[in-house]
Amino acid sequence: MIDAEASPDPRSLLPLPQAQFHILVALTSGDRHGYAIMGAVEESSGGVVRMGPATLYGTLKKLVDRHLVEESDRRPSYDDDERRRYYRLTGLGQAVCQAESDRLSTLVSITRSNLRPGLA
Amino acid sequence: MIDAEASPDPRSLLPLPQAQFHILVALTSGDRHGYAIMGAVEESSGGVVRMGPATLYGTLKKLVDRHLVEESDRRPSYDDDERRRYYRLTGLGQAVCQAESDRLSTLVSITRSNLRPGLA
DNA sequence: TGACGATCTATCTATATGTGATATATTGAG
DNA sequence: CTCAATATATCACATATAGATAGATCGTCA
Repeated sequence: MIDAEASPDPRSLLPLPQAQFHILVALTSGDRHGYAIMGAVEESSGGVVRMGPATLYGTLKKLVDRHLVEESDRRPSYDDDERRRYYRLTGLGQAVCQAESDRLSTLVSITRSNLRPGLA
Repeated sequence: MIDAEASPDPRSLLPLPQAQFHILVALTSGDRHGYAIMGAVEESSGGVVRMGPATLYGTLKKLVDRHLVEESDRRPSYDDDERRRYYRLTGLGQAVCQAESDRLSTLVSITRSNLRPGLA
């Protein structure tokens, strides 16, 4: 145990606000900078979810405060842009994202079995 | 076309606030009264989501305003309680619940394939 | 009967979360 | 060099959620 502060149980941080979950999901595919997260969220939702800068940067700050995300010093060797700030999931962030995903999966299953009785 | 007011595209009502989605899901298994919805939400989440009366009745009112849920005049023939007010999903409510479920299902899939690379 | 906890609906106030508009600066394409 | 796109950031407002509380009815049990 090097870290004095123990990680809380991921499930105790649930349910996750929507914007927080969207950002975590966007970061599961690799480190991204803020502006890229906006695009990823919109794309992965087929345009249904459109996160503006206020939600993005405000929520990102909360995620960093809660140690679910941290700023990365690693930068791509090419195609870089000085202004960009990259973020990555922490271990806790991955665990929470997974836990929230499992929780939602249950709701999806309930809906499926109830609204589509034919397709168990 | 009996109804003068056309149903909006379900996807235009997305993303749904969490509390609204939870209530819709709880109603997919049949008509329920408010207090029963509270219990159903807590149970289906394994105790993770605990919806108090303020969120429940406030959100229920919004759902009725938005025609996703309507009050039901049907009452059980036995084991009834005068105080209870029963609610049911409208057609639109079912469609919206299904659409939100599909949307979340996409996020669950993305998380699964990124955080569990072995299990496609 | 009448006392009492559980059930049931409801709202007040406070906090948390989400969003459009705006600001400021840099980059890249033409 | 100009202008749209990129990129980060915050303000002010709107919406969503939550704890506390209230009041009424129900079931049970002494």
